[in-house]
Amino acid sequence: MSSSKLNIYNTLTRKTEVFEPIAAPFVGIYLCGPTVYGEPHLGHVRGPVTFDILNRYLLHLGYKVRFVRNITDVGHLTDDSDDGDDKILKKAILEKLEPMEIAQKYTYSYHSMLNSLNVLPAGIEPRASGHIIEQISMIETLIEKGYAYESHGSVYFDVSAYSKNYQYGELSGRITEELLAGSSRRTLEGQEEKRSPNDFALWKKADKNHIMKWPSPWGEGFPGWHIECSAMSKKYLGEQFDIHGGGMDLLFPHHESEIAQSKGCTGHTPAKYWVHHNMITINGQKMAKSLNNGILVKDFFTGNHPLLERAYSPMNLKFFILQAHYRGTLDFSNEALQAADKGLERLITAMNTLQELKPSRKGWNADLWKQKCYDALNDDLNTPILIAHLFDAVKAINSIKAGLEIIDESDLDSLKKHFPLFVTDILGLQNTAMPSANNKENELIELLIHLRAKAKTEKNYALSDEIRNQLSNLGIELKDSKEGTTFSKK
RNA sequence: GGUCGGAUGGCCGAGUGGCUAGGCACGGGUCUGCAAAACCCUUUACACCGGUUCGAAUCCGGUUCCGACCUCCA
Repeated sequence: MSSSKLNIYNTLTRKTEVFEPIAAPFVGIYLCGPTVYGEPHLGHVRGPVTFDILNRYLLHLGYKVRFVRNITDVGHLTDDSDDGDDKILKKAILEKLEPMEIAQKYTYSYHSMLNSLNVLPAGIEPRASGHIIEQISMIETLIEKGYAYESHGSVYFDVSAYSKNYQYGELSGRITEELLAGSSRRTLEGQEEKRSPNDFALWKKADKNHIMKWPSPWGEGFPGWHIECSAMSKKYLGEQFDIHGGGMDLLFPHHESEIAQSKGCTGHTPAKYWVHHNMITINGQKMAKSLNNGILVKDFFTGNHPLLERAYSPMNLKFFILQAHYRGTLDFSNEALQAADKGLERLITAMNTLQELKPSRKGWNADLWKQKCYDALNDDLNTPILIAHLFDAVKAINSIKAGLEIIDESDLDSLKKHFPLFVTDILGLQNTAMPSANNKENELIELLIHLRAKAKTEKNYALSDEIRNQLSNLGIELKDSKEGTTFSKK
């Protein structure tokens, strides 16, 4: 129960394990980042937010974290027909831009999104296009070791050769025979180049129309989808590092193939812990372009989308995500988002109220509460449980303020220290409601509050209500209490 | 067809054998000039069918439904 160590679910072992870094206090994390060919959508939010909590918590625990999140700017093939287009190239033709312009444009969009969500920047953010040499070098090693072969200017990973020494499918639980059986259901072009349908491309020959291509020992071409992550994680985190993260949709074939490439190349599994977050659904349905329910992240902030009843702030969206455990699917709906918004406001208001609290006698136990919060985090980053405990503290804070609960000085000090720690430092929620100090606007509001109080004592309720309503129209809400009137800005 | 993950009260979501989270919404109350905020009370759920057990949302077997992935698709 009160396990003092972080436990994390490892997809590789299918068990929750105690997190033990390979070389403490250093921790290496590699997170699969986006392919930058479009505006970030709702599905892009969960990964960065989830792993930001992990990053922040490990930093809080005192680890020296190297956080690597790649940007994929080498397009991958658009569809099975393999007509030579790739995602970035295709988008480039549509927008009449250079492929690199597309990648740059949407990298900015991605960063802007992360910034608004208060996600800590990655320590290293390598681009696939900047690591062609490393990828080629890794492919050469794989060929030397007999785990890859060239065919018509392309290079493929030889799954059956690999399977003689290792187990392809250890991560996703698939076995090669079943993969073969499944593949017979589909007919793909370009398969004749491969020795087996299970084999996947490490390097793909580019035809003459292909813009994004690089010279290689096998001619002009571009790297396969999986090799970039193997090459870049190895370069920046070493042959073995602590945590490799990504969405569950990447489990197969991407991460499976990454393991195979790295193992074939270096002889060992690249990451000790494989951590996967689950997907987001919209009104119970998956997000897909064909269903026309892919909401862009910027649409949430403007409310400009048919599925959105109103705008939702970045912190609203983030809090909504954190109220679910990262390994479960999360269903989006307007109702759920609005519920999260109300809850978040209560949480932030209580955090501000906390600063005004005065101690009295021994009462509410802050240390017991604090331990429960840590236990929740240690239990596979159980943010919904942590948030439930935070609301217990909210209740305590409000009760203390109302004189219905008491707290002594040391418990109050602990609460004042740890409540903001969990809310802002670890969950990374920003205190947007906190009125900034030394601000003329705040002084003016205080002046109006004073005038309203005067009107109230004179029983001039028409005037006092007008002040309240006019301020409300400006997005400033007044809250009366026995101690006086406070305000919050929307 | 295969692999993996789900099905919890009006909504969202925790919870792996008894103590039956949390948020939001609803209803009642306290406070208030009124309202808001705050506080108190309230609403007892676990897809279905069997089984194990003194006792199951939680374990076992079966069924139904849903989602992701199944080779260049992030």
